[in-house]
Amino acid sequence: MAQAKPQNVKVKKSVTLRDVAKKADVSIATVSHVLNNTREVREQTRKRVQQAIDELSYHRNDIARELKTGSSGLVGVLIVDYNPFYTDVLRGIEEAVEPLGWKFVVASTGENWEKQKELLHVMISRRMQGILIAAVDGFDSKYVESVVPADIPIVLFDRRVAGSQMVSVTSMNFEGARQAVEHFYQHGYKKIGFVLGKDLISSFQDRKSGFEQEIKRLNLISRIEEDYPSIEGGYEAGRRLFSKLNYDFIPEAVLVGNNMMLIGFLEFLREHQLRVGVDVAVISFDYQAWCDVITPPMTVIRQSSKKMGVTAVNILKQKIDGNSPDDVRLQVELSIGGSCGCMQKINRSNHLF
Amino acid sequence: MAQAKPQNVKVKKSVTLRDVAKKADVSIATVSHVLNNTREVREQTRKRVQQAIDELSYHRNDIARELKTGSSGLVGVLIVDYNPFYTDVLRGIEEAVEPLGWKFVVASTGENWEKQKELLHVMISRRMQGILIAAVDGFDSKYVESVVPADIPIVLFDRRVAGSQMVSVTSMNFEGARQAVEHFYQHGYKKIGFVLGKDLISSFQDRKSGFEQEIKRLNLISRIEEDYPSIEGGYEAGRRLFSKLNYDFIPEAVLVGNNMMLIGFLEFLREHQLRVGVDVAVISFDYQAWCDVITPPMTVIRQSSKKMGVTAVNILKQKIDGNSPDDVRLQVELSIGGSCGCMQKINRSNHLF
DNA sequence: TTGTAAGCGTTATCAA
DNA sequence: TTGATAACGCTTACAA
Repeated sequence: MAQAKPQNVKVKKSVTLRDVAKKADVSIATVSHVLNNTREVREQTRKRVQQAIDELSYHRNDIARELKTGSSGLVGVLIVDYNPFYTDVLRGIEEAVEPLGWKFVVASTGENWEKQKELLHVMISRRMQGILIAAVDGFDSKYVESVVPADIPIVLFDRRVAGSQMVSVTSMNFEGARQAVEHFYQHGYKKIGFVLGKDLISSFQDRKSGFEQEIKRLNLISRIEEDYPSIEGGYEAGRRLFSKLNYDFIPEAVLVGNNMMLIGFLEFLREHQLRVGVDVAVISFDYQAWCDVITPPMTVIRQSSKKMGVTAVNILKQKIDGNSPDDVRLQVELSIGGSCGCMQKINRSNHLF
Repeated sequence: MAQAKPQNVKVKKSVTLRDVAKKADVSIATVSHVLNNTREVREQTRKRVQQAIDELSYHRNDIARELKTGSSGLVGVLIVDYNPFYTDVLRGIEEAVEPLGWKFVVASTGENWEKQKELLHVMISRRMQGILIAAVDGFDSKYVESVVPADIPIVLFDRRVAGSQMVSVTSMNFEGARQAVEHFYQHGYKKIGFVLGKDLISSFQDRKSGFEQEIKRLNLISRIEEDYPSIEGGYEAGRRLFSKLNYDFIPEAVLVGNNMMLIGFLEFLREHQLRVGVDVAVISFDYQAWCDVITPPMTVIRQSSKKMGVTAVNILKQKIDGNSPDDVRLQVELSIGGSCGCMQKINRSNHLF
């Protein structure tokens, strides 16, 4: 009895080297060499091959190629989420990767070590040239080091991992927080609040240390409220900071731990009719373009986010070239707007919105 | 004469199935089956294999696997840049892809067809399950259709391509612009400006048509200034719109074409002491969180950006399952703040910043 | 100047 | 319950 034809035949098998070779009446080796320009081919033959390629609209299967050659020309990037800070870093990576002739792909992990592990495996098993990682809370460097093959270099960015040998590029977070407190002090504020992200990652920890140390040095009064590093978290931490239960402590100035929390915190202030730069001085980590168009403009601790991306790629390049680059700490800049209490007069006359 | 050992021996060859098989004293087939749970294996054997895997810290080479199986479980996404709108879409994609057990990777092309072509090839040659594309200005659908294998479905998002058969998910841009003009009209404004991106992409074109049609219907006076869809472009277009040379036309209300241009445009207004919602009514495309914390809050035409991502994935899924899904046009919402001139009183009393 | 053939590390089809 | 072995589509010695 004749068997029925299977229904799900793959109609269009993809065109391979062999198809091209047959059509051009040459060997697959020749086609490969034409494709890669990797040995002399008679002009006439080359033309025939090229024509066959065009006619069949052949495209090399890079998976096969990579399996053979072992490298992909692709850099993998793991970010925590698509917030504006990381997207700035990505722009830097893009810029740096281009002249090297590489490409890169991105995946986001959330603040979730399990997911970061999974995506790390995606990157490893796709044999990336290298992997750039913003390490999440819970990052297990021992595990990573044991799992990643020696020929796939890893570079951490934005967040160091304590006790690991992995090279990293981060911002001078400690110094940034310190400067902010010092600036508040110069304005004469004595009671300083800090709206901080609760994750156990180096950037927040460093900011916390810098804050605490400077508070102590200048003999100020402070209060830190930690919450999720999100809009909601910023709102909540603000609420707790200004809670009526804190009779003894209503902050005159507040430092905010990142850009997302800032939005939530500003929302809180607006709802409670607290005027930025007048009733409460505010400085926040992370510059974004919109910080300039609000009134008063935000005073922010600005990271070199794009440069962070560029640097991460450079470090990666060095590792690939067999060097052992050192950790990099990028400068931060206290960029003065009006939200910290500076330029009150200018703000008043400039009060357009 | 003995030859010198080559200097660049690859010290650490990666661990393969074969290594594991040897160590566990089984065949590679068995190891493969243990890994993939694809046939019964005696408990004892399974344990031995698992142990070998752990001891060697073996990780499957997915490149080889894909070469064999032909599919990758990866979705490729091509965005134009990492602006907040696309990152919202990405969050939607992430959400939708997760329950399907897929992963996705992103690359950004700029408004640059050549680069988009290159990255499209990266995606094709890595044999993605499917590819989601925000088509750039210059997108050649004929070319794409000829180049992409039949078994890799493509879904366009954010931007349709005229005259192509490719399925797309976009926002009701026409309707959004129309509503904005109508809203201005209800406020009594007669002279309406439009700060628009100059790229030839469907979203801008649709917004332009919607704007023009409603202007005509309501018999209003208008002026469109096109520029790069960036902060600088927004600033420049604003400058031209309010140029002293336009004696006959100084806009009472301005529609802004996207979020980036909005920032530039707001910068322009501030510099020239034009008060938003008082001297000039403003409505902008694209909601971002910061739009709520400025004064007055922005009135925006809000796209369902996250839903766009979810929908794109759903469409992709349908195509993979062999269906022929239709184009989707997502609802937009005119989200009222104070910048359009609404709630003047509330703004005044609420004038915290 | 071109062709042959051996892998790369998997999966899958047989056979044992 | 397990093992041999042939692909997958490419690159690259080595041969011709």
